[in-house]
Amino acid sequence: MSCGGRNMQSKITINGIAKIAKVSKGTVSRVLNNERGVGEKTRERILKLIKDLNYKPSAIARSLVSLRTNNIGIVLPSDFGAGISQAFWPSILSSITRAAAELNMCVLVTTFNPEEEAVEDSYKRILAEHRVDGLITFADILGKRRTAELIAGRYPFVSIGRDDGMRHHFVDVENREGAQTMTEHLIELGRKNIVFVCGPKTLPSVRARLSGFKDVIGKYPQVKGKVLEVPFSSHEAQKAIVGHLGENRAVDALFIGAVNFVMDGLVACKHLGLAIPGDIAFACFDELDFFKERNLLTSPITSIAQPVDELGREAMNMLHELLKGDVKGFHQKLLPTTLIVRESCGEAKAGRAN
Amino acid sequence: MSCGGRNMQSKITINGIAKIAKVSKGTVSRVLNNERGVGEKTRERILKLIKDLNYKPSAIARSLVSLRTNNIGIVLPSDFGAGISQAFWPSILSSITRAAAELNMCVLVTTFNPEEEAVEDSYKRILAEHRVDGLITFADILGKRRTAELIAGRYPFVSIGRDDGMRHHFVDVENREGAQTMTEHLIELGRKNIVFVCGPKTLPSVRARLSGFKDVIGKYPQVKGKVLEVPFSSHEAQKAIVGHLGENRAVDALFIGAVNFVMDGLVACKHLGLAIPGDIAFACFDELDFFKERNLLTSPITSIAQPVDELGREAMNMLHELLKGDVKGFHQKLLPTTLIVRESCGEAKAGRAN
DNA sequence: TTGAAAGCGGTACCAG
DNA sequence: CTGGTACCGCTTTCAA
Repeated sequence: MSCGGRNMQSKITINGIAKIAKVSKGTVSRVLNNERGVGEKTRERILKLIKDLNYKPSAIARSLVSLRTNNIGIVLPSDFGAGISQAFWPSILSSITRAAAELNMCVLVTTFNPEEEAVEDSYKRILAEHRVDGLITFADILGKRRTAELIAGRYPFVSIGRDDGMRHHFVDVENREGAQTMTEHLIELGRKNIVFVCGPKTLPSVRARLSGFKDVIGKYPQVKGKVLEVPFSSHEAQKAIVGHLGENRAVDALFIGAVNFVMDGLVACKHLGLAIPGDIAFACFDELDFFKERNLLTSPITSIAQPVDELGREAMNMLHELLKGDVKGFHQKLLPTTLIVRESCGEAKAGRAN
Repeated sequence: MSCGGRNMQSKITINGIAKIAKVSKGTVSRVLNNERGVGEKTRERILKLIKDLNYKPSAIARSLVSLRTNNIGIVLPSDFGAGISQAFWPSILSSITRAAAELNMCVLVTTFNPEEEAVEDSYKRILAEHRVDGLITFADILGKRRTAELIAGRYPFVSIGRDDGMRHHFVDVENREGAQTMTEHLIELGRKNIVFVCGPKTLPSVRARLSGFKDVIGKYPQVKGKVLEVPFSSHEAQKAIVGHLGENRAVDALFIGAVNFVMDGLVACKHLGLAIPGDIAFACFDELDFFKERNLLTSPITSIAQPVDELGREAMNMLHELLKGDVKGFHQKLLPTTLIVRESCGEAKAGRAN
């Protein structure tokens, strides 16, 4: 038995329908697109035929004439399937996909490796080949140069996160404000010696959060703030934290600047025998599922939550607006973060903790 | 300044090239597709033009004539961005995307909610509209009825995981053998009272693993095996485990049948004050990043690892074969699992632990 | 080796 | 209200 060969998906086309209905394909097209100017009986006859034969117009053919595919591309880092930050990618992809579906659009996944200079990144290819109408990118991943290329090429895209000084459409979270909020929170709780762990300052989001931290520290002379800038790669953070905390027993708060470092932070504390929140307050920018539960790790962890779902939805909707073409200037949207107070910073105050 | 409007991606087409090169578009088409029968000089002239103008043929137009899009769809559960099993989805998606890229294909993400009966699932739509040439699905998610529909419609698809008794192309892991291996392992280590925690038997993978467990238990009269079948939803597993282990202090091994339950298992043990592996051996079907490290959770966890990368790659390649059309009968591929011995089952024996 | 023309499955416009 | 036709960008004969 042969099962291969031609793909059997409805070979029937608009011509087929037209022929059977004994009308021109123009008429069929009209009922397909719900246009007026078709006799009631004809319309119904055609509609029935369409339903009976389970006919669906070819998106390809439609695209050819409309010059729009109704597909958008999302540009992910090639290693999005690994590591703890992986929690972010499926979430954002999921929200984008959902938003896209509501707009009758489809999402095409592209990956690229920020580390290496490819001959041609695949996201450029799908753009050039007209496989997609536009792109959703990530400022932290894409980098300034590539973003500039997209701008120069006048490709429609919206970035999640932003590169300062670049003019493009974006939706971003209030990283700076979020970091400020958390720092203030720690200080209000009486912490006086805070360590902030963050990734490389090359990333826009890192810079924003870092500056938020520094802003607040600068306002309180009696509070000491220390920044630990470490690469995202394997456990540098852990070593750095153990190193610093080991030598500075006065540190009473650890502010993890990105979810990537939570485990390192937690392990470091355990390593040093530091009780949370007894000996040290533990806070994290970004929210993770297990933060909320009293599990075997620690007490529930206080965090700054990003509105990931909204981020994806807004990006998708913004891109859709762009594509419709009636956009003047730049769309830039900032989404607020939420401080979720739990137990890891001590003295559980009132606050939304779920 | 208006930035909206027409998408500027190279408006230049094959006609433009032809015109400038003063040849017919047929000729341009020939050089594009690397066909013979074009004068050396003409070819080079055209090639240069293509490069200079950075021309890329429209995938849309090509698809229209070839009736192939070179896109494939992947059908994910709508909540793939949540929960701990989320670790699986980005990994598999990533590997599929990489494999697709090598074949010059693109991946279109579709989601659907197994719980609810949609008017029309979007994966059917993209198929009907010819947005994709074929699908990669997941047996555990799609379910028998929907799989049957795809078969009946003669749509090209390969399933990851399989429904017993259904004839279709698939690639699967040796769930049964994996569960057997782990169970044997526990018994060899001297464990005599093993609890197996698994999800609903409606899922093919659950059935396979369960039968593997039972097979082995059946072979050893002196070993007691107990199955705890629980829903994947929130912490039913935890309650069930605490309940059972609380009443049966003789249990000396916990075999978690799917990664979804690890946390529940771990928390349950902690709750009961059971030391791992002192009081109880802890094993898990599926591998998670943090299993390998001695972290704050437990000792490194012994597991059965699925070859996720291979799974995705094989599925993609198999689908590609199908699409080429030269496939007879059914392609079905089984991938072996790997027992990774670590410390959570006691008596660290020799074995690959990394 | 090359050009001309038909056609893939639709949309859009014009005449009737 | 409806049919006819040109055309979207490319591939594929068929002649020349």
